[in-house]
Amino acid sequence: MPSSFPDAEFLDKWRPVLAPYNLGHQLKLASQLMYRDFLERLEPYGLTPFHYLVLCCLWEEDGLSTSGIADKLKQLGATLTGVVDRMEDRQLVYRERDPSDRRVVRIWLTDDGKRLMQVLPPIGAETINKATNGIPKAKQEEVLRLLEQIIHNFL
Amino acid sequence: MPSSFPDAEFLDKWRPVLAPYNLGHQLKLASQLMYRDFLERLEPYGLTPFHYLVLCCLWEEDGLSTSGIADKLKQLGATLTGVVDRMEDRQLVYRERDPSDRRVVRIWLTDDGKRLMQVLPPIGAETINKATNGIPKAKQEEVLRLLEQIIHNFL
DNA sequence: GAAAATTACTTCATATATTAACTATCAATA
DNA sequence: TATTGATAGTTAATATATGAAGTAATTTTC
Repeated sequence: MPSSFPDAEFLDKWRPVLAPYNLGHQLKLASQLMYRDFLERLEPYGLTPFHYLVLCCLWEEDGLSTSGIADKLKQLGATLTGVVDRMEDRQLVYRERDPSDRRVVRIWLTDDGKRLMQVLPPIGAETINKATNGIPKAKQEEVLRLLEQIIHNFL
Repeated sequence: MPSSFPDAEFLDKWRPVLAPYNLGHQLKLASQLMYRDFLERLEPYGLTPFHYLVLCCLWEEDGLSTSGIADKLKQLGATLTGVVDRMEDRQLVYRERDPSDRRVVRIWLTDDGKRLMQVLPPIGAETINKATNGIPKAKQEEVLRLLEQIIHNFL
C-alpha cells in the first residue's frame, strides 16, 4: 500500500488515461456539447437529436426496418423501440408490419416527417459550424477520417 | 413542395450534415463505442465508466465538492447526485457536509476507492489502445487538440 | 415436415443525461 | 437584522443507452 495519497508520480505517469484529459472523456464531452446545442435549437420543434438521426435515415430510404435503422446508426434495437415510440406519438413516422416477413416492422415517414427535410438540415449545420469554428476545412476532414478509424477499430 | 421523395439532389447537397456522416453522430458513435468497450472491461469490478471519471477526479484531489467534480468533468450537478449515490452504495466513496459551509457536500474516497487507483488506469489504457490502433502518435495528439478546440467552442 | 436454431422486435431493470422545481444555507444590503 | 438574492445540492419527470429476458415469426436441419 502507498504511504502517501494521492501519489503524484503515479498520477503523472497515467495522465493520458485519466479524466478529464483522456480520449474517452474528451470524445464524450465534445459529443455531449454538440448534443446540448442541437437539442436547444430543436426545442421549438419538439424534437430531439435522435429524432433527427432517424429522420435522416428515412429521408434517404423511407420504409426502413427497425433493425435497418439500428444498423445504419449503430444503435441497439432496444433503443430504437423507445425512440420510434415517441416519434410515432409526435406524428413524425408510423409503423407497419412487413407482409412478406411478419417479424419485420417497417418505419414510414408521415407528411410532417417529410416536410422537416427542408427545415432541419440547415439547423444541424448551425451546430456543426459552431463546433468547427476556427478549425480549417482540411483539419475538419481529418477529424472525420480519424473518428472513422476509431469507430472502425471497434466494429 | 417537392414532387419526388426522396430528393437525391437535396440529400447530396446536405450530405455532411446528415446522419450517419455528420460530425455529431460520428463523435457520438466513437464515444459510445469506447464507453461500451470500457464498460465491459469494468464489469468484473461492478463499475461504470462514469464511476471511473469520478474516481480520477478524487485520486487527484480527494474531498472535492459535488460541484467541484461537476466542474472538472463538465457534467451537471443533477447527474452527479445519482452517480455518487450509486458509488456510495458500491462503497467507493462517502459524503460529508463541509462544516465551514453546510451547503457543500464533500466526496471522500474509501479504502476501496483508493486501492482502485492501482488497478483501473491500466484497464482504461486498454480501451484507449484499442481505439487508437493504427493511428500514429502524432495524429492521436492532433485529435485531442481538435477535440479541445471543439469543446472550447461551446464553453 | 417437426424440432431446433435463428431473427426481429419488445419489455424490463438499471444507469446516464437534461431541465425545472424545491430545500437549505450563506451572502449582500438596506 | 430582516429581506433579498445567490449558491449547493437533491428530487422529479422525461429521454437516451445497455444487457437480459421474452414473444412471435421464419429458417435450418435432420
